[in-house]
Amino acid sequence: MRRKLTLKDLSDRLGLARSTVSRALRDDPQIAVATRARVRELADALGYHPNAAARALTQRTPHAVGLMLPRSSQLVFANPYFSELLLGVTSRAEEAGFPVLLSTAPHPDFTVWLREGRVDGLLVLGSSVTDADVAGLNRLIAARYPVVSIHAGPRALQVVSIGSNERAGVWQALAHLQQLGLRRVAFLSGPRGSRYAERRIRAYRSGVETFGLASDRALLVPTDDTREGGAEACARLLASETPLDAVLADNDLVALGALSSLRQAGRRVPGDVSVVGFDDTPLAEVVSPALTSVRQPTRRLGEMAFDALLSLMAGGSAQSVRLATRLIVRESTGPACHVGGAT
Amino acid sequence: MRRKLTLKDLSDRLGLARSTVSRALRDDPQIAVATRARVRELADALGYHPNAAARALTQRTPHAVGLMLPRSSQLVFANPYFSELLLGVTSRAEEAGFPVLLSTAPHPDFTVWLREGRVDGLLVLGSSVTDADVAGLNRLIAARYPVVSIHAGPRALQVVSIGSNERAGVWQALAHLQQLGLRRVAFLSGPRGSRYAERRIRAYRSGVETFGLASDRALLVPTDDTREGGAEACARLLASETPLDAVLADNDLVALGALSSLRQAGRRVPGDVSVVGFDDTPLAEVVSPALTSVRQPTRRLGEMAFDALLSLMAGGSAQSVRLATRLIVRESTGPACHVGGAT
DNA sequence: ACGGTTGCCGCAACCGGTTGCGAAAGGAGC
DNA sequence: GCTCCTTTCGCAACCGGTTGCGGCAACCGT
Repeated sequence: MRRKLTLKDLSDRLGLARSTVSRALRDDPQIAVATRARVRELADALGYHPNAAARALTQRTPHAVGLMLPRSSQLVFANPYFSELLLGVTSRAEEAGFPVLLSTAPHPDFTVWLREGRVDGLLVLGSSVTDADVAGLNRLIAARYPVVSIHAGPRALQVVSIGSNERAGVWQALAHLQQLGLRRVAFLSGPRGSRYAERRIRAYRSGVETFGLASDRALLVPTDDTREGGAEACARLLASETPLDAVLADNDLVALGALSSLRQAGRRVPGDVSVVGFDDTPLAEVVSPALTSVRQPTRRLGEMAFDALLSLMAGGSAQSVRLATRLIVRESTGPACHVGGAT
Repeated sequence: MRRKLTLKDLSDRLGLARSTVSRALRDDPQIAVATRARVRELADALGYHPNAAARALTQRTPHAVGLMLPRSSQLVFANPYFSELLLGVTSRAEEAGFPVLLSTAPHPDFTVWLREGRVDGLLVLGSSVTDADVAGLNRLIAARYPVVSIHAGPRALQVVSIGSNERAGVWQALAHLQQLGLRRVAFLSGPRGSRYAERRIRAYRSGVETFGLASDRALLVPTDDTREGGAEACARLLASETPLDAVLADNDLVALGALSSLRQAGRRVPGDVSVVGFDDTPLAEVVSPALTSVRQPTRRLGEMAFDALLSLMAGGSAQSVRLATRLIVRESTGPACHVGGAT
C-alpha cells in the first residue's frame, strides 16, 4: 500500500498511454471528456497524486519559499515579536499557495536549498545575518536569486530589505522621555558587535545629542536581548549607582527584565524610573505597569516582505521599504515624582 | 546567470561523461582522485548544486517533514506555548537535517504534500484536527504514512500522539486550590465542541467531584482561548454574581485575561480570587501577580514528537506518550483573605 | 466511394540526475 | 611482446512525470 502509485500504474489499468493519463488528469481538452472522467475516477479511487519531484523537473513552477532563522532559534521563538512576523509571512504565503520552509540551519546550508531548487525564494532576518553570511548571500543575489531581508542586515548585504525606521523609533522614545523632563536615559541595547544593535546604538547616541539628554557611557548597557539578560543588565546598572531617570530597552523582553530588576531594587515605575520597550508586543499591555513601547508594524512587515519576495520570484522588481514606527504610551513612563521615597 | 547549471554543463566543460561527473561529486571511489578533485573544483567555481527534484526522483531519500498548523494560525502564533513547541520540533529537526515545511493550509491540501512526496512525514497539532480532517488523516495513516500528533486529537483519529497528561494537570490545579480552602472554582475552558476542550472539561468535572469542590454549571465558561476571550468570559462570570473563589484557565493567555478583568472589577488576586493558568508559558512569571500555572514539558513535547516521527519515517514504530505535568505555584493563588475589602 | 478533416490518442524525447554494466586504457607478470 | 587484471570512464536505462508531433479511425462533404 505504501508503494507509490505512478502514472504507469494508472495507464496500465486503463489500457491507455501514460501521456494520455497525464493529460486527462490535467484536463487537457485534447482528451475526450469521457476518457477524462474515466481516468479521474480511477485516480480518485486509488488516491493517486503525481509525484512532486517528477513534476517539478519539467514544470518550472514555484514550489516554496524558505525562511532563514538565526542559529539561535531559541531567541526567535522566545520573542513574541517574531511570532507576529511569522504570522505575517505565513498568512501571505498561504494566500499565495506557497508553503514556507523553515530552517534554523546555518546559512550556507540554507542557501543551498535555493541553488538546489528546493525553495524558489529566500526570506532572511536581517538581524540574524552575520558578516560570515554576507558573501554567500550576496553571491546568490548577484545571481538574481530572489532574496528579501526582513530588517536591514549588515551594510554590505546588497539585498532588498523591508524594515521599520528604527532610528525614528528610538528618537520617538527619547523625545517622549525628554518631554517628561527625564534627562538620564539608559539604553539596554542588543549585543555589542551585531550590526543590528549598533544601528540602534547610533540612533540612541544621536538622539541623546539631538534632544539634549545626558550623555554618559555608563548609560549604555548591552544585553543579549532576552528577559534574563535585560534583568541582569538593569541590575548591574542600578548597582553601579549611575543616576537614572529612564530606561529604553532594545525590545519588550528586555524591558520586562528591567521592570523586574527595578521592582526588586525598590524603584517605582514610572515614579523613579520610566521604562520604554521596543516592538510593542502583546506582552507590553499584559505586564503591570503596562509598558510604553515603540510599536513596529510587525505583522505588516512580514506581509510586505513576502509580497516583495513574490514579486522578485515572478521576475519583477522590489524596493526596500522603511515603515514608520509609533510610540504607544502606557503606564511605564511618566514624569519623575519624588514624593514618597527618599528625600 | 540565473540559468541553472546542470551536470551536462559541467561534463561538457570537463570533457567527461555526465555519469562520471555525478560520481565524482559524490566521491565515488570508482573515480580517480585526481578527476574527483578536478570536477569538484569546477563545480565549486561555478557554484553548482544538483537539482533537488531530479535527485529526489531516483534517491528515495527523506526530504522534509510538514508541520500542520490550524487554520486560524493567528491563534497559534499568539500563544507562546506554541512557540515553545515549535522550538522543540525545529531544534530536533535541525539536528536530523530535516527542514520543516510549515503550512496553515487546510488539511486536505496538506495531506496532499505527503502523497506528492514533498514531505516524508507529518506532524499535526491534535487540538487543531477537526472531525472533518479525521477521515483523510486516517486514510494516510492506514496507508502507513508517517504521521504523529502533538496532543491527542479527536478520539477517532488513529494516530501516534505525544501529549501531556492533561487530566492530571487539571487535577493538580484543583487539588492545590482545594488545599487552599477554595471551593468555588470556575473553569474558563476552551471553545465548546472542540474535543480538546471537552477533554479538559471532563477532567475539570471529575476533579471537582473528586476533590469535593462546588459543582455549579455557571462556573464553567467557555472561551476562545485568547486573552481577550478570557477577559470577556471572566467579566461575564463576575457580572453574573456567581460566588467565586478561584479561576482555572485553559491556558496562560486566558488566565491573563482573567487577571485583568478581576483587576478591573476590583477583586484582589489572590486575596479574593485565586487564578491558575495552564501551560506555564514565560508569560506566567512576567505578569503580576506572577501566575500559578500547570507546567507542560512543552519543548520536550515538540522534541519527542519529532523523534517519534523520525522513527516512523525510518520504518520503525512509535508509541503514544503522555508526559507528566507539574503545578508551578506562584503568587496568583493563595488562601482566601477577607480583610481589606467588603465586610 | 474517395480524398480531406477532425478528434483522440500514443510514440518518443526530455527534465536532471543516478546507477548497472561493459569497454578502453594502463600496468603488471611472464 | 603477449596475456591478464585493474583502474577509470562512458553508454544507456531509469526515476515519474510532461509535451511535440505524428498516426489512425471515424466522420465529413460531394
